[in-house]
This record gives sequence, structure tokens and C-alpha cells, in this order.
Amino acid sequence: MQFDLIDKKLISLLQKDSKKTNKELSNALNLSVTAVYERIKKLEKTGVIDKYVALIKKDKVNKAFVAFCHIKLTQHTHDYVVKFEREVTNLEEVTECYHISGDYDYLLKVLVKDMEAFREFMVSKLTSINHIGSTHSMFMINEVKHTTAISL
Amino acid sequence: MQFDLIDKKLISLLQKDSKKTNKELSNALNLSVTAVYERIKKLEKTGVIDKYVALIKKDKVNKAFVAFCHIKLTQHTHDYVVKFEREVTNLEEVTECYHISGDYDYLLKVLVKDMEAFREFMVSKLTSINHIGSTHSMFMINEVKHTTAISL
DNA sequence: CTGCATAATTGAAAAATTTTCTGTTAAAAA
DNA sequence: TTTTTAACAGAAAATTTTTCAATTATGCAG
Repeated sequence: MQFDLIDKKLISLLQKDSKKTNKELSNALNLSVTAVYERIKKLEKTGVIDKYVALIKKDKVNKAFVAFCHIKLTQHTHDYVVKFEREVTNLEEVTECYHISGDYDYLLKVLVKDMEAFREFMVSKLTSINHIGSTHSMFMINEVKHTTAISL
Repeated sequence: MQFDLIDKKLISLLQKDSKKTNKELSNALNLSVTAVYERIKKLEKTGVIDKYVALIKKDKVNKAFVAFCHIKLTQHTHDYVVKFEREVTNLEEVTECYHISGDYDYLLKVLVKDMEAFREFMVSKLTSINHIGSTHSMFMINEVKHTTAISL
């Protein structure tokens, strides 16, 4: 699907605040409420808009400690990779896991309460997954920028 | 603020799908619509819920190429740090920027169209920021897991 | 344990929003 | 130019959010 300027503005607005009413959007876009409604439906149907979510402040729910873990596997057989990926996905502390190029195979984002919780996570959860060769963790000192919005 | 089981379920549901109606939520939680409404309002007022957003599929908007950039500064004077952080924040390709511990100072998540666009980003945007000592980039091969939901 | 104050819950009414519908206009294709 | 299709607008219908008044639960001081 291809976007005109109105679509781009609309997507931008919805990425900032999905609770805006169609009337508010229609004002911002100089369109009728129905036109906005139909455009949004189209964005949903074509899968441009994946879903609508509430974003939670992590410090309000005791998950202010963020770690980035680089992980290397011992082997890269299909079975090992699939198993590793499944087990990592099932860890609730892991919010993101990317297979990446470079020295390490994976990059994980891990959210926990504090360093102690992270230690516990490493010892009893992460390193208990088999076939992990080595890990290297970095800790977030400050979140300079973090947006879910993609600019287009 | 402190959460009971209902709050936790509610937060979990809203993190998955913020478009659920209060009636649907009230069914799932065995509560009245108003009770759900009041609980949500409280979560918003206390800042637990930061905001509501639409999540876009990056491959649908030509931003399927994801890079993680490690960056080291030449110096760490207050001025340099502040300036770097401001300029990086202003780059639309950078969706995330974390000040981190370890060998490098920052970790960036960069969204662009393809490798060529990334090259252009590096040459004309990122490295044109002063006081960058060195960079090390990794490229996403596959997104194994990526959720905005924090489990609690 | 009792009474008071506060907080949470409920159902119903009111207000606002979403969704549908019909017809019109604009744009693209024949 | 004519035909077809897509996008748009306004109004009605359906649904949802929000407010309101009253009730029930909860915590605390006496």
C-alpha cells in the first residue's frame, strides 16, 4: 500500500496517541470523520497498523533496571537455534531478542527490578538455557531516547 | 501505587490491546464497567500508563533494516554529552538511544530502508555529530521477540 | 467490637464516539 | 468522453465512554 501525505500525518498522529478521537483527527487533517475512519480501517486491514497498546512506565512497575545481553551460541545447528529462540522468547524478563550479525549471535533487552534481580535472572534463567557459549551484558545508565514511533 | 491482581490483569490486557472496550475488560475481570473505567483512570493519573499508541509494522513502511550502533565519545565532558544526546535524539532514524555501561558509551537502535540507507545515515548524519570517537554497528538478521509489554 | 471515614463498586442515565448507510464528488480507467 | 472505482461527506444508528447517585466493602480510631 502507498501513502499520501494525509496517511502519513494520520499514522504519525496515531503513533503518538491512539486515543485521539476521529473528530480530533479529522480537524487536524481537514477531513470528515468518516474519511478518517475509513483511512484508519484501511491501515488496519492492510497490516500497516499492527495493534494498539498501552505503554507502561517501567519505573512505576519495578522494572527500571535494563540490561542488554549479547549472547553467543556454542553451535549453530538448526535445532539449537530454534530451541534457544523458543526458550528465550518464553522468558518474561526478555522484552526483545534479535538475531544479529557480528561477534555475537543475539542481542537481548532484559527488564528487571534491580541488579540483584538481574543476577538471579542470569543464574537461574538465562544461563540455564543450553548451548549458550558466552554472554556479555551492558547496563542501561540512562534512557536518552525511546520511541515506538517510526517516522515516515 | 500498589497493584492487586485485578490491576495486574488489567495492565496486562491493555498492554496487549488498548482498543478493548471497558465492557470486554469488565467481562475478563469480573467487574462492572465503571469499576474498570475508574481503575484505568487511576492508572493514567498515577502515570503507570504512560500513553496509548498505534504500533506500525516496519516492513510496511520501508523501515525493515534495523541496526544497533555502539558509540564511544572522544570525551565525556558535560557539554559534549549533552550536545551528543540532543543531536542523536533529533535524528528520526534513531528510535532508541541508551547511555550504557561497558566498552561503549551509547547503544542506538536505528531504523532505515536498507543497507544503502544505513550507509547514508552513517556518513551524513551520525558521524557528522562531533566528538564521536568510534562506532561499532550490528545488523538485525531476525526479530525473534519484540514486545512493548512489561510483565508484572 | 463498634462507629466513622474513605475507597471501591454497581447500575442507570447522559454525553460522546464509533460505525453504518446513502448519496455525492473526485479520480482513474476504458 | 464515458464508465468504473475509490474517496468523501453528512446524518442516523449503534456502541462506548463518562457522569452520577447510591450501595457495599475496607481500614482505622476509639
